[in-house]
Amino acid sequence: MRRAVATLQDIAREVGVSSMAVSSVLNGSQKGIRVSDATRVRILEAANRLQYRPNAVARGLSRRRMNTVGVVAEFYNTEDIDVIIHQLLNGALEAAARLNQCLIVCPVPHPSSSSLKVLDICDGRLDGLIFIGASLSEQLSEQLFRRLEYVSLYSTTPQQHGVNLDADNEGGAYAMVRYLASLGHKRIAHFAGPQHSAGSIERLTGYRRALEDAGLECDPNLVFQTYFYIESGRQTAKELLETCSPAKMPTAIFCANDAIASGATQVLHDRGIRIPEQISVAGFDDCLVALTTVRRLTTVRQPLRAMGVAAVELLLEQIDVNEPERGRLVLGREPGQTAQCLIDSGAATLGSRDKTLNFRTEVIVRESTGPPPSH
Amino acid sequence: MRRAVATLQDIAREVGVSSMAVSSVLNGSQKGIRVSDATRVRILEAANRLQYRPNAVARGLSRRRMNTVGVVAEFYNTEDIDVIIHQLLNGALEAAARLNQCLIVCPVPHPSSSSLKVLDICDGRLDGLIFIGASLSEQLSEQLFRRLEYVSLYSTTPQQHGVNLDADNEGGAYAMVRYLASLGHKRIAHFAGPQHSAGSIERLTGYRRALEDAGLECDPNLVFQTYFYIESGRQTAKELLETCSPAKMPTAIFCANDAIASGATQVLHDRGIRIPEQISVAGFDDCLVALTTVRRLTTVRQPLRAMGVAAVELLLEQIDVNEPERGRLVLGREPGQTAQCLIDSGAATLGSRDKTLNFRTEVIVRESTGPPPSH
DNA sequence: CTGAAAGCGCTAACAG
DNA sequence: CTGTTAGCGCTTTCAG
Repeated sequence: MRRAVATLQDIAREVGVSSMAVSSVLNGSQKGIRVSDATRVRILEAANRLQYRPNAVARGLSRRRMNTVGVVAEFYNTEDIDVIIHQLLNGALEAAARLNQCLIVCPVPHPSSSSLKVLDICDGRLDGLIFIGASLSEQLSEQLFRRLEYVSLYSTTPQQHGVNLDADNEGGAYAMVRYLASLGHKRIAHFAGPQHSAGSIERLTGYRRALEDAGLECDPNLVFQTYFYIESGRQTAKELLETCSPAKMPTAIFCANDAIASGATQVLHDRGIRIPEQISVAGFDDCLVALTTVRRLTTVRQPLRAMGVAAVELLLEQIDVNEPERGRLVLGREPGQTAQCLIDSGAATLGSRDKTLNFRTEVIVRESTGPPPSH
Repeated sequence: MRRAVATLQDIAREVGVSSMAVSSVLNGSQKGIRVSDATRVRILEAANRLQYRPNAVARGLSRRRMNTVGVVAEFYNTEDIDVIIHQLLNGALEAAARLNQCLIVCPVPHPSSSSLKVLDICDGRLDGLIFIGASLSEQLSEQLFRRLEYVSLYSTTPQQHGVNLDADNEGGAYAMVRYLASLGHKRIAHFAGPQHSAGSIERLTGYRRALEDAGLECDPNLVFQTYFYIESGRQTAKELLETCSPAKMPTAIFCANDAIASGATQVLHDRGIRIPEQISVAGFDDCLVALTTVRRLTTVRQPLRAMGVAAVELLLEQIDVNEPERGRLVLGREPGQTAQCLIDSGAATLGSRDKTLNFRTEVIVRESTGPPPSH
C-alpha cells in the first residue's frame, strides 16, 4: 500500500470497463457475471502490466473476512517448547495453504501480557485464532469469544468455548513405562512436570497406571516434581543421586519431557554413570534435544504435524458453522465432522478433560534405554 | 468482527453525538477537536459498556497505515536456527511494543515458496517487513520495494533496497581463533559452513586471518566444508578422524555453528576422545544446543536481542522517512540516525558488504575448550 | 445479464 | 471550534 500501487479502478479506467468487471475477472467473486473473452484478456493484461495486487484490507472490510488465521504462542522460551511449536506450525501452514488461508503468528513475549496483546490482534484482521499453551482466564476467553472463533492446543485451563487439542499424555506415558517394564526394570523413577499443568498430571497418571498393570510397586520416593527445563532435570538428577541409597536406586528414569531428560543425562554422565548400561533414561516429546544428548533419547513422540493440521481445520469448521453470515464456506463440513473423522480414523480420542481431543502418541526407541544392569 | 461487535457509530447513536466526536475521544486522532468533559465521560462509559474495540481493518483502510510490521522467517528448520529466530523476535517484540506497533510473524514453510507467500502478505495489511535469512531474487526485492519498506537480517544475497543486519562474523571467528591460539593450540581445524552463505565465508576469512596473525600455518587439509546441521558435524568429524594421521590431528576444532559443533562433539565422545583434554571444540551462535553437548560449548555469541530491536527501529525509520504521505511519524528520527547511533555506540560497524550493519559479537568460554594435550 | 450505486467502519478534510 | 461530507479499495445489491 505505498508508492504507485495500482487499484482495481485504475485497471477499470485503463481498460474502459466497470470496476465490477475487473473485480470479477481478477478476484473471481460474483458467480453470475460474464465478461467477454476479449475484455477479460485486456483486463488481465492491464493487471499484469500495472502489477496489480488486491488490497486485502479493503477486501476484508467489504467481505468481513480476511481469510487469515492467527496462531498465538509465547515466544519467550528458549527451551524445547519452541521446536514443538515449529512442528505444529508446519502442519498448520500446510493446512492453511491448502485451504487458501493466510496463517500468521502473533508472538506474545510474556504470559502476563497475553491478555492485552491478544485482544489487540482481535480487531478484524483475523478470522480465528489458535492458542498454543495458553492459560486463558474465564474473562479473557469470554471477550475473545465475542470477537472470533478460536481453538487451543495444550491449554492449561478448562475450555470455555471451542475445542482443545493435546497429545494423549496418559497413553504415551503408559506405553513408555510398560516398555521400560518389559525390558526388565523394576524400579522406575518419574521426573514429573509441574503439577499445575494438566499434561504433567496425565503423564504421572499414565506412569502410575503402567506400574500397577506391570505389577510393580509405585514408590513415592521415586516420583520427583520438576519443571520443563534442562536445568531442572539437572538438579533433580543430583537430588536423586544424593537422597537415594544405592540399594534403592532406580534402574530407569522416565522424564516428563526431553529437556528434563537431557539435564538428567548430563549429570549422570558427568558422575560416570553409563547410559543405558547402568541406568535407562526416557523422555517425552521427541524434540531436538532428544538428538543431542550423550545417548540419543528414547522418547514419546507426539504427532505434531497432524495436530497442527487439525487445529486449522477445526478452527475453520467452527467459523463455517458459527458464522454463516460471513458466507464462503472454506471446508464445507457438517458441525463436528472434522473431530469425528479424527476419532474414527484412530488419530485421536475424546479425552477425559471436556472438549479435549487427545492425539495418539508413539514410543521412539533410541540409545538411552536398555535392560537393567542385573540382567 | 463477529456476532454483535459494537462500532463507533453504535456508540455515537447511543450517546447522541457524531461519530467524529467518538472517534476523537476513543482513538485520539484529529488534534483540534474538543469534546465537553460530560460527553467524553458518556462516550467512554458507552464504549466500555458495549465493549467497543476499534476495527483495525477499517482504520487501516482509512489511515493507510496498519501500525503493523511483519517478520518473514522460514519455519521448516528444526535445528538451532529456530532458537536464533526466537531471540531476535524477543528483541523485535520489545521494540515494536515500545513504539506501539503490532508485530506478526509470517512463517514460510519452504524456501522455494517464499516468493509467492511473501507477496501474498504485502497486500496492505503490513506497513513493513523484516526478512530473516532470506535470499531475495532481484525481481522479488523490486516487487517488494514497490509495495512496502523492508529490512533484512542475515540476507544471503546483496541488498537492493534497505539495510541488512548481520553479526560481525569475521570478527567473531577471528576472536575465537585467537582465543584458541592463546591457549597454545597450533593445529586448529575449521568446520566451515556452506560456501553460498556470506556469513560462512566471513567466518572462514576471520579464521584465516587469525591464524596468520597468530603466526600459525593455515593447513588447507584442516578446513572442511559442512552444512549447518548436527548430522553434518557428525559426518565431518568422522571424516576428520579417518583422513587425518595421528601426527597431523588438530588439537582444536572451530565449528561454523553450534549444531556442527554438537554433532562433532558426539562423534568424538563416542570414539572415546575426551573434550577438552584431548581436543577442544568451539562453536558459533550460542544457541540452545551449546548447552546440551557433553561439555557445554565455548562459542561466539551474537547480540540477537539488540539486533531484533535494531531491525524494527531501522524499518520504522525507513517508513517514516520514505513514506511521509502516511504521516504519523513513529520514531521521529532523521534519515540514517538509527544506524548512526548504533555505529557511534560501538554496537555495530558498517560492513564490507554494502549496506550491511555488522553487530559486535562476544566469545563465551565454557567447558569444551582448554589447552592442547601436550601442554 | 450487465452496470451503476451503496456501504463495510473509520478518519481527514472540509464547510457551518 | 463543531458537525457534516466524502472517501480509503473492494464487493454486494439492486435497478436497467
